[in-house]
Amino acid sequence: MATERSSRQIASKSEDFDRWYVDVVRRAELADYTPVRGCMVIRPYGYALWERTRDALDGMIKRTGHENMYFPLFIPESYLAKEAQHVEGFAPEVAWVTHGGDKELEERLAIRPTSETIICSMYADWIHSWRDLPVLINQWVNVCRWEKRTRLFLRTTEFLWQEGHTFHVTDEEAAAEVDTMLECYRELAEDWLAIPVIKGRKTESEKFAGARYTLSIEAMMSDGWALQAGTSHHLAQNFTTAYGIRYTDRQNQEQHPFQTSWGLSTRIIGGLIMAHGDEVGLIIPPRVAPIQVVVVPITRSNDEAAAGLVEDACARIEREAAADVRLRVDRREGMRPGEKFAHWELRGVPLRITVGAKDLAGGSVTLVRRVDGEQAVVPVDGLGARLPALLEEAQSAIRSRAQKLLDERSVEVTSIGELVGAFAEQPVFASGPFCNRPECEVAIKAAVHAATVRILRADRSADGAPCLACGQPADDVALIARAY
RNA sequence: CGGGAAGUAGCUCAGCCAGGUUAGAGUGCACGGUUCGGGACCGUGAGGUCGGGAGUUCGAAUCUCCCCUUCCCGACCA
Repeated sequence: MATERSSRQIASKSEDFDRWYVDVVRRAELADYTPVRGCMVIRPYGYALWERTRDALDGMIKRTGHENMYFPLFIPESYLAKEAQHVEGFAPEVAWVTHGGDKELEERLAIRPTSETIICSMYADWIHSWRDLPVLINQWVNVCRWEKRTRLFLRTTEFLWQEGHTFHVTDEEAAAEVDTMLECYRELAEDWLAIPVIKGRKTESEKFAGARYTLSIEAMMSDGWALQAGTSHHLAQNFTTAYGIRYTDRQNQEQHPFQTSWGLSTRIIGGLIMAHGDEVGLIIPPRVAPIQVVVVPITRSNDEAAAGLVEDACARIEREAAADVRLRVDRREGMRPGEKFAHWELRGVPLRITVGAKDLAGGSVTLVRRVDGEQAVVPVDGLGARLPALLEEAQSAIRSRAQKLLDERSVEVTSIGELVGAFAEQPVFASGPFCNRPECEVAIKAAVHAATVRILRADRSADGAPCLACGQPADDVALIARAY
């Protein structure tokens, strides 16, 4: 953890959300810019946050039967090109290596934008029998996409993610896998990051290049915009056919396996910041917080006896804190308490314990919760043991607050007119019957500036109600929002 | 990738239009002191290839051109 004092100012969240976001990322020392366009350094505090998130998801990936492995960064151009829709979709944003040292390569190498192509190429040699299936693998890697417009964490040229890749005997088993992993993403977002999400299916125009369909989770940021926070794709046999993955089934018939892929990236850290942060800075849910509890001693240099008591109390809290609580005593000298409070508030530490002579006289310390500023004077006795429960309460409070925002800014619409009205004052999540035809998707986008059909909600059905755009009977309920 | 804005100390900026000694402020940083329950104060000090390159000029932070990076608005974002 850096000891550098934070500068006072971050932009006002209510007045300039975009600038607030960048300020928080940089002042809280999560990440910073580099000399290369769109590439960022993830600093120790930001990386610790990512590690917590990654470890939680990695646990789910393994729990659901997957193994981690590693494929190379470079993909030969000819490998990338075999699945037509896929290469067409990704070509504009692929970075190429053309030279090795000063020698021009005979075939240029793509820096992976995603790894379906190289994985399929390799597994074509490894899958021969129905006994070889299913294949359930994952990798935690960096990928590169040459985006036109970048933004710290949300859309960077290089980013970190996990990409899962599976091969199955049956279409249904692959479909179940797609659902299973989307559910892991929901669990990560809601139970760990305290971000409520809506599950659904991407429209044809938005799905992964080469997929039969794409499922995603959509989260609401605190400005009302949507963030796609994780995607799970059913690839059917599109890639396995193109890449010649064949196996012999129980009836001695040659078959192509059914395939899925699914990914979640460092983008989710941007989502965490924008979902929970406030005017003062970050608010990090305890389960993923690098530091869950900060203890700030308040001492007077001219009163050694009092300082001794304060230090004793701090040491006791540190010692008695449950083993799995990530606690730090901020013993930095020469900093006034207010400065330390601001430092840790900016960094979103969920709980602060203020230890001062005044409270200690009564055997107490002051406990402050970051999410809502709720304060309590509590006994030092037994405090260490209570921390896990207090942290769980803080986790719930953050989740409830985010859920409340989502509820308040979600609206039902039945027509284009209502849709336009719903967006008139502020960005919202609008839901309405949708026939899922491209013309209607275009009409919706045209009606509300910058809003798009994000997903067809998995939790709702239109049951034949008239499409909000064309009036034809619709099966799906679309979620319409502005998106990052 | 198109339109616009910006880049000067760690950070936020002034200086540029009307080119001219050792380039400034606030804040942050280091040290000393007074302080210490919400970003306190006093003193001393360190810190800058003025984003990079080329050009014009006796002389460029300042004028011209090219490039890089960031921000905003679009297009794009499978």
